[in-house]
Amino acid sequence: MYLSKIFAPRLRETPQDADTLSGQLMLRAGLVRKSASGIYTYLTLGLRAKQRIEDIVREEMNSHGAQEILMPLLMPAEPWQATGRWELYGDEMFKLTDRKGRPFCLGPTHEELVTATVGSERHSYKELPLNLYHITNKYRDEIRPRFGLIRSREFTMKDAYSFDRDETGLEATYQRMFEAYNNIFRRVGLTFRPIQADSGAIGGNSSHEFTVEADNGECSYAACDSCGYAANVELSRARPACDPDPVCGARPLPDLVATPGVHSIEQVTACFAVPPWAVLKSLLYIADGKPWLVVLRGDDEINEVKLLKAVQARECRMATDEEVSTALGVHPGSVGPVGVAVSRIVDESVRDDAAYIVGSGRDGFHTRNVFLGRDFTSTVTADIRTVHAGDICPVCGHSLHTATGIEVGHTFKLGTKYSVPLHANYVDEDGSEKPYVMGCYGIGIGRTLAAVIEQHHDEKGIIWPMSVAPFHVIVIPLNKGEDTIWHAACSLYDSLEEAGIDVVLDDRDESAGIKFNDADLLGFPIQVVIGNSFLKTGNFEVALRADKKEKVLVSAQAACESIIRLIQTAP
RNA sequence: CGGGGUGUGGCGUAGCUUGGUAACGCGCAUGGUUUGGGACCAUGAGAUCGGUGGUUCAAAUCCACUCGCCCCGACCA
Repeated sequence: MYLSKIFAPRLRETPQDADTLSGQLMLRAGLVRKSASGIYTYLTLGLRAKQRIEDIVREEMNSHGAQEILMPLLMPAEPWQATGRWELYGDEMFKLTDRKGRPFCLGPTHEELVTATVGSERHSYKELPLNLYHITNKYRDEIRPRFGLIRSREFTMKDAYSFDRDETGLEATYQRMFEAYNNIFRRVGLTFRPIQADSGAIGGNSSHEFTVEADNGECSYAACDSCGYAANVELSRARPACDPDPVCGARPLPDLVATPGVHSIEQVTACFAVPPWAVLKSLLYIADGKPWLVVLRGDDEINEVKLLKAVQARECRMATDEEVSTALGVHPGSVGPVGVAVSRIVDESVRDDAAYIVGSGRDGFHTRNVFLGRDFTSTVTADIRTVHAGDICPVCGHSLHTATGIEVGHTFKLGTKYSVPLHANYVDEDGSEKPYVMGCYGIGIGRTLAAVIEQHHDEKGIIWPMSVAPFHVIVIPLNKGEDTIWHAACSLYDSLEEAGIDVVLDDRDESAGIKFNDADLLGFPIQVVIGNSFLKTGNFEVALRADKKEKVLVSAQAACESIIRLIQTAP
């Protein structure tokens, strides 16, 4: 294509309301335009890059046992009501009614619809496994869309759903998908990490997130460089690195100490000159309306996802100051676990052989030499802390680091969570009907595109990996007015086109600086410059966007062939 | 939903405090000179200042309401 004809309006200045590098570059390079908060139009170049990713996804899905279908975006409420997610999704779901008043939604995902569709037939076990996917838009009315295409309200997703006879079959299908995902993200040029994840609202009992390390990612995880263990912080079961010394022999009795004005953990550690892990913090939580006293080490923070799981509740919040006073008779800064009437949930890192300092339950006092088991007991003991950097890897014992990433893919084992309520059964060997054992596998296409740009850019602009580049090569004639140069450029452009190469010709009558800067901004992997030196030597300059120093001079005759070779041998 | 911002030619902004009928840069159009890292000259088109209502002789400017967008938080793949 001729550059002057491509609808890719560039922005010279960095758009102010773009909050990520990828978002800024997509706007600046004319890949996308925003039409509303969290809703984007893909322009020519953005669409082409998106389609490259989709093509790679299709190839890998197809070759790993999945088949493509296409489900509607607009779907009736019934299956959603059957699984309870019509209410569960709440305001995040775009809901609407048709002219007869029948409720519909714009699909935020498609578990219900596939399950209902597959379940409406009675398949034999002989036909399993079945793995269906589609690539289509999803709609979620996010509370706060942000980070460009990374968190938007309309987004393109590849979602696959597998139907197996049993857990063994699901495990095999899951492994195939896991392999496909690794191939996909490798081929689009991402460095990524599959991590163990919480399965969130989708449900199920085992899952992995594929994350791309990025500063503005929204997914926090803990990873071990030594053994490769990696898990979402919501889930990670690492242990703290430091522990209080166990008390051997006689245990000192609790000792009430006046601590006027001392409330925070920081103040307590300063007042007693002890490390924070020798102090316990006690927080009153309300989980599904029931109060729980949460007991953690002073240096830990609660992880509400773990808490919900541990007390089997759907929602929780911290109690207000008033609720604390009513339930425990003290102000929040002096709450302690000893002698309280409410249930206690104690983090498993709290030892029963160490002396802790705790709030005394009386304003202005703390108690030291408090032992778990002797002075207070736990109603529930569970892992409810948030993992920090430096914690001990639960697999190999080395130190963990934490990072944030963009979640580009997610795989779940769903089990029968959807097949049972939707009565999606197959006929087994013995003639009985059994629910499908399902899996679900998503890839955010737009997010993946954004992640590619996050990982492949420099101060000048995008540096497309060959596999995702909207065009592979840009031919840049400098001084278009010079006929020899212009004709040579056109002739190279024509032969590349004929060879099936996606090539752009910068046909604009612009100065060299503008052409170079635009070529860098748009990020096509190969740049061919035809300038005054061509008049003298008959050579084109072929350079890689990724590494301008690797500039090679190629004769006009050999250029086409060597460019094709460069494209074919690209990583 | 709470807190904080913001809205002025296509884009980025100034003007608002102290009301007097819209300015600058980029881009765009035409002609000319240019052409190896964001050239120059000349000419020109383009905004009833987010919307509605109010105050006033007079509103981009003051007041009220409203809508959009952005940031922080809660929430979430």
